[in-house]
Amino acid sequence: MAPRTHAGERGEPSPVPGLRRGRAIAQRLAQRCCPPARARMLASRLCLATLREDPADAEVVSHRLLVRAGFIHKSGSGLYLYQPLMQRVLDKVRRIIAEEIARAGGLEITMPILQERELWERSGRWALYQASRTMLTVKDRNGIEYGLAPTAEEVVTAYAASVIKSYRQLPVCFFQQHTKFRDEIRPRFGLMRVKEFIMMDAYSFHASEDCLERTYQVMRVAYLRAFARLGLSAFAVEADTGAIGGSGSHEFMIAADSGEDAIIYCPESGYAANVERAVGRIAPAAPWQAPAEPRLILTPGRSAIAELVAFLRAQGYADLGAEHVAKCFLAVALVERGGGAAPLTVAAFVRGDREVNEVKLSHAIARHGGGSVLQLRPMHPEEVRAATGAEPGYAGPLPGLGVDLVIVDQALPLDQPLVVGANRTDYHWVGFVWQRDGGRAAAQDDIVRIRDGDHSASGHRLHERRGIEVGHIFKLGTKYSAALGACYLGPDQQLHPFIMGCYGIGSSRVVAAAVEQHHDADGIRWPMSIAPFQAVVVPARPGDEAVEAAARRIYDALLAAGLEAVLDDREAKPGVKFKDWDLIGVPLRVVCGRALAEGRVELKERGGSATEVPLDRIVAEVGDRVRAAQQALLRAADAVA
RNA sequence: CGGAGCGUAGCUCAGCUUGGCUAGAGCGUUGCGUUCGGGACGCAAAGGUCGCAGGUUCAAAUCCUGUCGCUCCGACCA
Repeated sequence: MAPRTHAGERGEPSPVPGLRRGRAIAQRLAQRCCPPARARMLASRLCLATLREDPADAEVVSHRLLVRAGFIHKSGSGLYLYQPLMQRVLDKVRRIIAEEIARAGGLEITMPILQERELWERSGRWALYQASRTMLTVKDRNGIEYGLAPTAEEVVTAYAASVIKSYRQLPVCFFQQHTKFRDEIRPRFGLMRVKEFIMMDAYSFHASEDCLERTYQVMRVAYLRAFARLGLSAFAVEADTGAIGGSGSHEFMIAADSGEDAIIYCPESGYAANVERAVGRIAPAAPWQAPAEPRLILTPGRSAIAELVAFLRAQGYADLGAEHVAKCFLAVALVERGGGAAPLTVAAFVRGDREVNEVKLSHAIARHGGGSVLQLRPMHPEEVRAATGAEPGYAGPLPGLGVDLVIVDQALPLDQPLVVGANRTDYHWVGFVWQRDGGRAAAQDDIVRIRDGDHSASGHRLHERRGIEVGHIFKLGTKYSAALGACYLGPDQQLHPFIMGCYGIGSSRVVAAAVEQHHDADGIRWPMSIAPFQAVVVPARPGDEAVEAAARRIYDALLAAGLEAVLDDREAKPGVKFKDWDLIGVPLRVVCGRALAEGRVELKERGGSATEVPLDRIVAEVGDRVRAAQQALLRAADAVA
């Protein structure tokens, strides 16, 4: 390749006879367009796209700031283009995650995004993902149908089966960081919930449960180390396994009020779980003055619990509370039945002051013979009428209740008097004792949503807060290997299905979570490890050649020292530049301005105070601060148990 | 998919109710000048098929129908 002329190198353009005329133009173009050998990070050439006003569709902080500071650009609903600044941050996030997973023994690979339907049918997940409609699909010209990778258990399991023949090769762990797709019901919150995103997904293969358990713990630590290095304060909580399946699972959460997940935790015992899975003890209801025999009471229009309780209190049941009412949640479950999906009607009863946890209910349905639940939805009003013979709001446990399965929460006493619906519009039974008065046969189970103020098994108070899920680890067991016939030869000369684990981190979501956790009124405050630049050099006196030359020298010296710096060479007032870099969130700022005459420049940490530093010390000082910040993050990682 | 709302300049929005002339503002962008350490000012300028299609009408950004897209409220997930 012919040597090119780069801006600032003062090279002679190649002499082309007869083209003198265009030489000046060519030279100017070359200076404008040709990238120098080493990337010069000049603000004027970075296509910065800061916005003074908030975008109209941004609800959460990370969305607002990432758009305003010019990191992401909306390309469609749930689709974002990563701008140059975002690319730099994402690259760093990916590198840190990859380093920690590799440190934990992972081998990096890249799998295809298109996955054949046939493969997914073999694991049985095609029907599941179609039923819940979480997978995007495409067809090729031959009509072959593909899913766009939401995750890659099938692909990696088939791969492992083809390369791993012996227990001697185990354990092994493969991982990748690649684009994932999800047909989101409703994309929102900027990078938080999108149709296309970057995820690190890892898959481990084992010959024993013990070995899986060890790797699971190693991965748990790798996750916490990675989050520590990313400058995020993350914690693990027990989680439901959802559509992935398996026997055990933890989610990694970033505490944030804007988070979509509710977490139940106990500071005393260390218990923490996603509310979908959280278990706890509910204080029993105080006794009340119930009639000795159940009474059918006319309760016109009192279909809501609060109205019903107020009405009955006025009728003389003065000590009645919502906790004495049996609330009925009527639902239609789509359950797996003989390879297909079949509807199953369910009535779930909880105490009137509580709510049904639909995830726990789904598991209860499976436990009580309903089959594996693909989907669960509340009944439509006409379905309620068909099942109860009454308007919605009057469903009760009498034999007339026309559903396939009845499940009662364990906190709802079957031997105590309750207020229940009469399966008749405008009527309730008061003082109904389920067991004594002929309530419909029902299974008792734990289906209630735990909330702030409940107690743990050890008797400590439970708290609730919100969080952003940035990672998830699962013990899969043999779910996929057995379905796909992925086996190794054991020391016993027999074939065994792999015992598997799988592990995911939403790399692009991590970026959003970092902004949620690190921002102020002026903009983003990136942790040093993932900031798009470590330092920005700002000449603060436009037109002052001495200032501009000094800024340029400092910038060059920072680069030469191996630091990631950017020079704000734009023709703008200092105030504009300061605002921009505060918004973008670069951790260190070197301002070259009025103190230059005395041989000093200003060094300011984002969100901190400014100090004046002699010119000959500035590079060392910036380097020290960068290293100190990086080392603090590494120490935090090493402190992970 | 159900419910609510919005599509007008690169961004944030007015104008629509009650149809009417060259469709506006602020920010941003370009040029010139004055400024220059926390989003300066003056002058000039560029930039719009009013989401798209059809209809009503002498006349549509405005009214009607359809359609596409987006946002918000509810059920999935990293």
